[in-house]
Amino acid sequence: MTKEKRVTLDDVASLAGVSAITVSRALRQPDVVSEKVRARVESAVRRLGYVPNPAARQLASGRSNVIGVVIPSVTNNVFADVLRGIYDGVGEAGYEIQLANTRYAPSLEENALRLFASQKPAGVIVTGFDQSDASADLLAGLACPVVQIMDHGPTPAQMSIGFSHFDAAVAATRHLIDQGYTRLGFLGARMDPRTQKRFNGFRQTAMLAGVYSERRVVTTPEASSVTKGAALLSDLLAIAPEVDAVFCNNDDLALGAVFEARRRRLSVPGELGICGFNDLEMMAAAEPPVTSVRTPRLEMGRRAIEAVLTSLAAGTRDTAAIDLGFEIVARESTARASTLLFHK
Amino acid sequence: MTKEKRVTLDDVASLAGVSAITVSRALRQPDVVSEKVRARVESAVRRLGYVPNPAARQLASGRSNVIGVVIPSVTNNVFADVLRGIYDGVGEAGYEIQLANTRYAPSLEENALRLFASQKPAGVIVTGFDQSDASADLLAGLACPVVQIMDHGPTPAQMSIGFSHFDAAVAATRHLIDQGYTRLGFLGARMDPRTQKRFNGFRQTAMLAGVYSERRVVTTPEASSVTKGAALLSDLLAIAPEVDAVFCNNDDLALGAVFEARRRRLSVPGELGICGFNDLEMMAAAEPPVTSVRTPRLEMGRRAIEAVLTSLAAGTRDTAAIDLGFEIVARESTARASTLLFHK
DNA sequence: GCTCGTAATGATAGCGCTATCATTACTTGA
DNA sequence: TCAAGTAATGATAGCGCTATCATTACGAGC
Repeated sequence: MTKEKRVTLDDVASLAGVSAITVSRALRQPDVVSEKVRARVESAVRRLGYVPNPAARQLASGRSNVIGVVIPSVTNNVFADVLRGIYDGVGEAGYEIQLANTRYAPSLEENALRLFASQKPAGVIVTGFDQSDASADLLAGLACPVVQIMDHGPTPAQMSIGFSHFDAAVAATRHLIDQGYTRLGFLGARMDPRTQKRFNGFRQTAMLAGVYSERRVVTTPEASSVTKGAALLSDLLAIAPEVDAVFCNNDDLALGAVFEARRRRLSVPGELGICGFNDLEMMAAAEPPVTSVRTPRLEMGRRAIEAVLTSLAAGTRDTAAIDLGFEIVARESTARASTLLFHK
Repeated sequence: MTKEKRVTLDDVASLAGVSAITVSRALRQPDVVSEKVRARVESAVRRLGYVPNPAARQLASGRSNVIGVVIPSVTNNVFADVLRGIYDGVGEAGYEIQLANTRYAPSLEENALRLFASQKPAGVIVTGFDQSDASADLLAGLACPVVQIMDHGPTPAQMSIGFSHFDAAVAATRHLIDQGYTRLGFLGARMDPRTQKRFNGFRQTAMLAGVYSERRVVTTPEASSVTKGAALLSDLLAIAPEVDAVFCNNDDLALGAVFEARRRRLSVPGELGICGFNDLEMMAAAEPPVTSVRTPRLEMGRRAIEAVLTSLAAGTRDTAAIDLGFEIVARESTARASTLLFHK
């Protein structure tokens, strides 16, 4: 239980034979102090094991080293990957990630943004484009870099890094149609804004191809899960037994559908095609392997934090909407067409 | 873009007609100021929309409102549930959760604890008992409440909330033996300290029952995944085709094993029993439903943060090791005995 | 009546940094 | 030769709170 006094800037300063403010500068803006002084300061810092006090720094400068991250869920694999990208990307840059969990509730999102705003954060990363008016105002009022992730659109608050959920659903639906499925169904859970966009892409594409029926759309406002996927497929089959393929909101549901089909001895892809969304690791390993839409989750996280750090280093506030795209990963679960794909 | 000055304690004080320090007290220790003053202060706070500045508070008091949470992975479902418990439990208590991701590396754990220590955290929650000497010293030197989670043992640094991985593995192995399996195998990934304890429980129990063979233990230092579960089962079957049941390190591996068995037309539970660990949501929904060991993940998170908050409120530092136990959830994947269990 | 204890409030002095404005030592051009 | 610029460093004054030590008012006890 070391009871020594905390090492402060002054301690470093007197050891290095300079003033405290010079040490401060040597640490924060190394190019404005002379080579010689910088070396002396650095050696003194090492000798004493000096660690800056973030509270004092924040109080004096009016800025904090906190990068706020607003996500709707911490238990969702999708956000877990994004988070990993963020933590990987921030590395030892001296910033702290502060997580706020909105549980898909706009009011909690507002609370979180208000809290962040009061802390004068170094940066903010927020999920999606569909903020409430109050949240949008809070975002617009932030003086720091702001990155919206997980979605793509024409009017980001500052920067956005994501992909088009609508386009991804269109591509997935086309894939099902190309495989010869003609009575498409949709399984959806939660139905948050991005899920809704996927549904819209599905509906438009299926309608244009004449393979859409509203009877074959089964959704629930509850959270997504594998169990829910099985239940939704059961519901769908009860209502519309003619369905020959389902586009699932996400991979959890798709996996549940695969299990339910197996229980009912429905052959996949022969009698029922199943397509998921996100391409979680397990989809390739499933039996049969499940077609999904690969989304750049890790990269969104990494690029988002990079964008914040770059903007912070440059002192500029860019406006840019970056589309990282997606990829249809066709696997056996939808391989009805002659071009049957085999995956180990 | 409101450019108003930040509302400070002094603003509140002059509106309430008291001194700043009294406002500070009214906010932090309401019972030492008079009823009348407290009411005036509270109304002034509301009128002005005052939000305390955490940096100033921390600098002046030498304490922060940060509760540090050290976990080995953010992409693991197991920790996602624990995190959710923590975030749920901390609620609006005015503390901030700071996450540190060690990626199972002791050196990163030390770094994280050192960083936390320098911030004089309000509390620390750390995963497991198996810290390096340096990390253990850092933990011992902390003046704040410390909770170790995810494991159970006789000598917590302060408090611990978890369960015995050894005992859980013993129970799971007994279950397999009770079902009549006689050539048990083990699939393991990562092999971190808690995984190792599970293996030890498995080995001891299987040895005592005479159903153990080292040939039937297949592990990898790499991270766990469904794909890896399928690969490990393939390896095991190549080396020891006589295996009739596998105890898997965790549910990802178990699910991969189920898929691989299906690919090989091996009947589960008839030809191969499969038991997972953690009882993730998907295990019950799988086909066949998979036996697993239910672990109190959400509750560990919730109880850990509760313990920190309680200790903080009481100003005491208890020592206690709380065992939340576990539960064997027997499902079809190991139902070889006559008492076949059906689960919807 | 006077000391003493107790409850409520206030004055003062930092916490450890950084923003801002000097100051110093040199260089440079007319 | 000297005003004027430039680069490097320093002195000072807070940032917004809280710890600590007064101070005040008032009733209890001898």
